[in-house]
Amino acid sequence: MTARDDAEGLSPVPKSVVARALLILGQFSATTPSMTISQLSRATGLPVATVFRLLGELEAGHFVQRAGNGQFRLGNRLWEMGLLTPLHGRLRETALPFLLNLQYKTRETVQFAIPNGDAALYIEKLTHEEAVPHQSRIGSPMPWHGTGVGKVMLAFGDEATRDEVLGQPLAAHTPDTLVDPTVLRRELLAIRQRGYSTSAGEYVAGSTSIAAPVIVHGVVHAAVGIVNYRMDAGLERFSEPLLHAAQGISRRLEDTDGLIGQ
Amino acid sequence: MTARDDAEGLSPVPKSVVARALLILGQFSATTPSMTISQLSRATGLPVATVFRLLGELEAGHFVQRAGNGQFRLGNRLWEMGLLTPLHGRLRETALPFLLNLQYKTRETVQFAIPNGDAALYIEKLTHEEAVPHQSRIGSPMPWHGTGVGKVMLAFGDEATRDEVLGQPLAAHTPDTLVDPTVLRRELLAIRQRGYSTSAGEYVAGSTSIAAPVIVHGVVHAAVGIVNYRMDAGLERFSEPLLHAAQGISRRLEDTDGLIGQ
DNA sequence: AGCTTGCTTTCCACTGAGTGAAAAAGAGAT
DNA sequence: ATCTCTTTTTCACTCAGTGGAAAGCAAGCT
Repeated sequence: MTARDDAEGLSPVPKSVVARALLILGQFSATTPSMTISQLSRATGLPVATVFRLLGELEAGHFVQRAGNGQFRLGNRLWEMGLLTPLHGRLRETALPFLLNLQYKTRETVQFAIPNGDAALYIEKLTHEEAVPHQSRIGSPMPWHGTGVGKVMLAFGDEATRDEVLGQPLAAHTPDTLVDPTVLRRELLAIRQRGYSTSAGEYVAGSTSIAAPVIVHGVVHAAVGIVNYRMDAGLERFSEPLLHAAQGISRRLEDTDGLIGQ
Repeated sequence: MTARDDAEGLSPVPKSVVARALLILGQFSATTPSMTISQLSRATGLPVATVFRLLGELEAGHFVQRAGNGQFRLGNRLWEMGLLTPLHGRLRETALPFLLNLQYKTRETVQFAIPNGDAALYIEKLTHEEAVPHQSRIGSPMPWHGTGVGKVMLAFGDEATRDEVLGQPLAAHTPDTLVDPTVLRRELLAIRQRGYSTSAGEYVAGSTSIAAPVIVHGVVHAAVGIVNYRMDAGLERFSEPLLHAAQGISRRLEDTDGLIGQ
């Protein structure tokens, strides 16, 4: 009776070789960046021999690499390929100079995020201080409500997404998170009128932020935010350079147009 | 030394499914970021039906995505995974604050590169100016000799690499490239004594640079450089903050130690 | 309209690449 | 020394993956 399937009961071990290989790659995460063969075997539900063989092939292609001790980790080839991805390709590359300029003017932590399915995704974070509280990792998804960049993208985004998010129960990450749909809806309206969003301790206690949308041809493609961890109520004094940066990115994206990732 | 054995005539079409899938992914590049099924079929030598099927699986895993018109491009999943890679994980993340600080002080373009096999590889480039001559792309390899960061890593690197590079014929990218091994060797010695390298129009005509090494436990792990395209002979006035940044990164890497990628 | 060209997608009988249990070979622990 | 938990190799079986062929699409040309 080794029917120790996962919580759902459905054990979708893929039979396709490619899907299995991708499944193995998918096991690595920020919290577990390196794993042994048997760990991977257990995590995926695939036999050790199979994992062993597939890892060998992935290693040959530099998609994984051995990490000194018996562990494997994702290979540098993935990093190289990541640069050719729509996320990097245009958005980040176009935005970076503007973000730098903003960071230069404000000397605060500057964030850049995009709407990604059911969450806001941090693409870049610029901090000048060497000692940083690593609250938000690049590449990690954040809830729509609660973060400054999330709220502003929700506010300027399409009605369908807004309704969907507001229809679901809103998780309370701190006592100050806006969980009442009515209150949140009013907040979003205010943001749309003001042109930028603010938040104070709504996701991480003790952090304040302000964010503006990057709108290309009428649709939100990203958001620029400024954060700090001093509950600095005066962050709004940066609204002018913030909006300037966001609009600069918007204009530049419209100029260089072509097809935008997505 | 594995060079690109991707010649058109000799096509060692791999029989392993995984290798084929990785081969397909490998076709995408900075110059051809998106391709159609039949283009990929031709480039890889695989039958269209096979490419079609494999692309379907890769798409399901978000390793590729459709790009509006009938084209495919690399998927955002690759970008996410790239962040978990040793290249990003520690090096870039540790260096970024120092690079920002340097950029802030100098207001010039700041580069960050690592030694990668037979070339220097740009990991990051920070430019504050919105209009940038895109001379050096992040992720693209550059010759050891000729670039400031390359020379400084060569100068402080191990003797074996130095001898190997100096043993091969040195490509002349501009009239000012150092192609004579004796001259280059003397230059490297001078760099080692001075602690940083300078170059003027040795790779791209009209560009000047200055670079310092990031040395951890005696071995070169990266280099920080400042470049501009004004043939600004006075770039050396930034040597002090440059060395400061490079040493700051070194120290921080030694502190957080653990195993360094590679 | 038709004809042509070049692409994507579906179909399906065949078969060898991929499989995974089991055994062998290491690597620590106690 | 013997357990225990790893990684690696082996090998006979078989079903996942194959790819030629054909059907579907979409432009472009006459």
